[in-house]
Amino acid sequence: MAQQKKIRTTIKDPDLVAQRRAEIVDVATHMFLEQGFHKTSIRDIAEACPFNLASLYMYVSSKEDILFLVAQHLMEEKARGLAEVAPGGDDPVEAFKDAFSRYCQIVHRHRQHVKLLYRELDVLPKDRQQVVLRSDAAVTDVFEKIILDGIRTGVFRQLDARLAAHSAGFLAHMWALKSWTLKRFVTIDRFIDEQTDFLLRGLVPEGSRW
Amino acid sequence: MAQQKKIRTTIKDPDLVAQRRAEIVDVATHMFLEQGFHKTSIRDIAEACPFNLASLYMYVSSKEDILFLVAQHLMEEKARGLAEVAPGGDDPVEAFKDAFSRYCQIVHRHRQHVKLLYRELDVLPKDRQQVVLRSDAAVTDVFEKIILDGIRTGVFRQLDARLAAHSAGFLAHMWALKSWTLKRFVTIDRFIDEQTDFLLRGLVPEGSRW
Amino acid sequence: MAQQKKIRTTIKDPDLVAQRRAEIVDVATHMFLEQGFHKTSIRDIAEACPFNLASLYMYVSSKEDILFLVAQHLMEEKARGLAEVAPGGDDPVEAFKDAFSRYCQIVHRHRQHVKLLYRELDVLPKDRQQVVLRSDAAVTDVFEKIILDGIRTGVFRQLDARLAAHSAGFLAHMWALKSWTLKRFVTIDRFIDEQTDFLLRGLVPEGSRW
Amino acid sequence: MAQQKKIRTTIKDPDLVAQRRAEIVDVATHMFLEQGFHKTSIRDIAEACPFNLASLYMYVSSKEDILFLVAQHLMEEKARGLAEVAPGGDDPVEAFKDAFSRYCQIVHRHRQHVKLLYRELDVLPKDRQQVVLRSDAAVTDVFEKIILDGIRTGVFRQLDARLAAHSAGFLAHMWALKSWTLKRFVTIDRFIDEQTDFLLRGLVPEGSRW
DNA sequence: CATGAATGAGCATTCATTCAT
DNA sequence: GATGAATGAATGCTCATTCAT
Repeated sequence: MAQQKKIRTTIKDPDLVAQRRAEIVDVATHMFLEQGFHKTSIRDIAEACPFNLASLYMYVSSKEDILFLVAQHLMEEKARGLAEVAPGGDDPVEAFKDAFSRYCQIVHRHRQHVKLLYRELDVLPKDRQQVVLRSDAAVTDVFEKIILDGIRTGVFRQLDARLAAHSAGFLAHMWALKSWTLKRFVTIDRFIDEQTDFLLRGLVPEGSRW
Repeated sequence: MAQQKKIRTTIKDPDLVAQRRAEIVDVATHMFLEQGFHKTSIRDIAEACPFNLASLYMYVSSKEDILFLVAQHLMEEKARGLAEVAPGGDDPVEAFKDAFSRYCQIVHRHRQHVKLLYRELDVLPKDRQQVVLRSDAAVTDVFEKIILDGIRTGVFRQLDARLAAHSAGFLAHMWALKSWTLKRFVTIDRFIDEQTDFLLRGLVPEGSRW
Repeated sequence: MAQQKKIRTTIKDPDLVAQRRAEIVDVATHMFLEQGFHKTSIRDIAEACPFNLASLYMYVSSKEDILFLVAQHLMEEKARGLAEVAPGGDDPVEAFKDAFSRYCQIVHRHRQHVKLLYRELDVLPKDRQQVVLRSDAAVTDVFEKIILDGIRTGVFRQLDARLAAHSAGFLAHMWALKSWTLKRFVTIDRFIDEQTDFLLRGLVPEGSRW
Repeated sequence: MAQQKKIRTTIKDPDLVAQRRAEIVDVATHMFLEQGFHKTSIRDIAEACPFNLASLYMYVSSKEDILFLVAQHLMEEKARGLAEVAPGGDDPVEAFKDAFSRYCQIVHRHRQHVKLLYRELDVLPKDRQQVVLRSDAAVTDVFEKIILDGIRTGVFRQLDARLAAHSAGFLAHMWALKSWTLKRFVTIDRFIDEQTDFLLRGLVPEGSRW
């Protein structure tokens, strides 16, 4: 998308750029996850790539660029995943269930990326942080819209939709940030079921059933 | 507690050690938060302290020690804060309300420390990570006990108490990790009220009121 | 030889490596001799080289490596010098004279290296010390073989060939270790003549002439 | 002796000075031998002493002073040992035998000190090196006198007495510098016997017997 | 006379980045 | 477009030495 443009390159062939950057992202993600951004030297990354350190600098212009590239990759995956969500039929309960579980699945599939970004986001300059955060906000917006819809139709109770949306998104992230301990007693599927149930009970008015 | 002993010192006066370390923790916390652990040099920290770089090394024996000192500080504050929680009267609902809101307050007061530890925990060696994580687990345990109590007395519905306890703890952390955006539309007090309400709705059986 | 391999390099051109290392050895030898290994900082060495401190680290991976490089240089020179010694004709007396004087010449030419290694060998880790010491033992072995040969043929008297060989080697080293005082009253040539004479008198049976 | 004066102290009581310095020398010698002068920190030394680091500086004024103190200790021991040597009767052969074997015994007893000084002498400033070297020269002088005596009386052949004296002294040192390998195949007693024999054969005219 | 605390100067090493070829 | 070599600027840490009490 637009962001891709933001990273400067001296290379003319855009396909080559895309290919090389994909290699870089792949290698970097693994290394950043294993040892963290700072302990990973740009030399380490280059050595694991099929090209040279100086060549690497032809496709990125700084180490920080690489982290942003990784972030972009995650954002694209998320966007793709959420786009597939049916824009939510007319039933807010079903729409919420669907969006939440789908988002949990995405988080699960990319739990390492998610964790990485929580840890290293601050390394990016403010404007790039914004890009990532906005992408995150997009998800919250999806939840918020569904909740507002539910409130309007009386299926959900009167509550702070924005806060509830944030809570939902954050609880999905919990699987990424705490999976090391959670997976000792729940599977991802049970996690999704339990949390969906829990969240919906918080959303509906007392006495109602969904 | 016992951990304090773990950090070596060449200084004999324990009061002086405590005082200097408090200064170090204070300075370091701010710098780590602003620029992250790795971008903060030990020189930077020393320059913001009323003593010399070499002197700093009389109170800590490595940069990593400083991070652990910050972690210890948070753990102690948390422990102190939670100890004050009445061991939960016989009413699980009140006990939960009390524990959760109190924990949120602690998180709020130390939101920067909390955020810092989420970001930089991996810098610590495995055994020190364990110490921090165990301290975190202690909080979850408090929640779990209350929930189990509620389930036993029929005030709460049958659910995975462990997962619910983790969710509660994690939602409290949300205030620390997302406060930059949350505080734009909720105060800490409303946050606590809303989340308490939300969580309790998830805990009680349908149709019940608390 | 094989040892050369032991020192890691990021540089691919082996000729360049050899050339730069030669420069390093040259500079380092002088500085180590003047101020000792420990008082010589790696910065000092780099400043006397036609390249940068960071560049230096592309050819060596530690300060200790430099000392080992110096040691290797001496070992190679010694090996080259001794290889030229005719494997000793059938006359043990001539063979000894030849080997001893040739070795003295080598020691003389590299007296600074020899002295340096006596002083700083302990800096090297045990395994590298072994390499150097074994190289030294090779010389002693040459002397021992000649002496044993002499004893067998009756040209030399019955004596502890091993000890005598050590004495010969050590007396050659004397020129390196004590040259500051010896050269005030003997030249290297007279030193060799006198010591050869002295040693041979100790080797032959009483009454014999060589 | 006079040198003792050379090391400044702020302490008035000379006995205390002597006692403390003896402790320092004792501790330092062991540490210098085990890890070398440079790897031994003055803090290490102080910690092994029954007094404080700052106190240590009341008896010595620099780390180098300590090394000189160790050197002085060895010089005194040597002087004491050699003084006991009968000033050599009228028989040069016996005198030489006696002096050489006695010196070897001293070297043997203090082989570690001897080795230490060979390694670390350069650390001392030139004038202090001179003091140590002169003390060494004193031994050579003893040998030289005996040899000159032998030449004059015709017991020894015409040779460079100074060089021979140096060789004798140096061969004694060999036991200290190479004992790690020598002791694998000779005892100190056999070493002395063999070397005495060897040296005397070099000293006497051909055909003579002693 | 003793000592606890402090510090200035330095040291080996690393790393993101650039440039000549 | 690719790459080998080079480097400026830091960084974490140590240590001999001093001084106030």
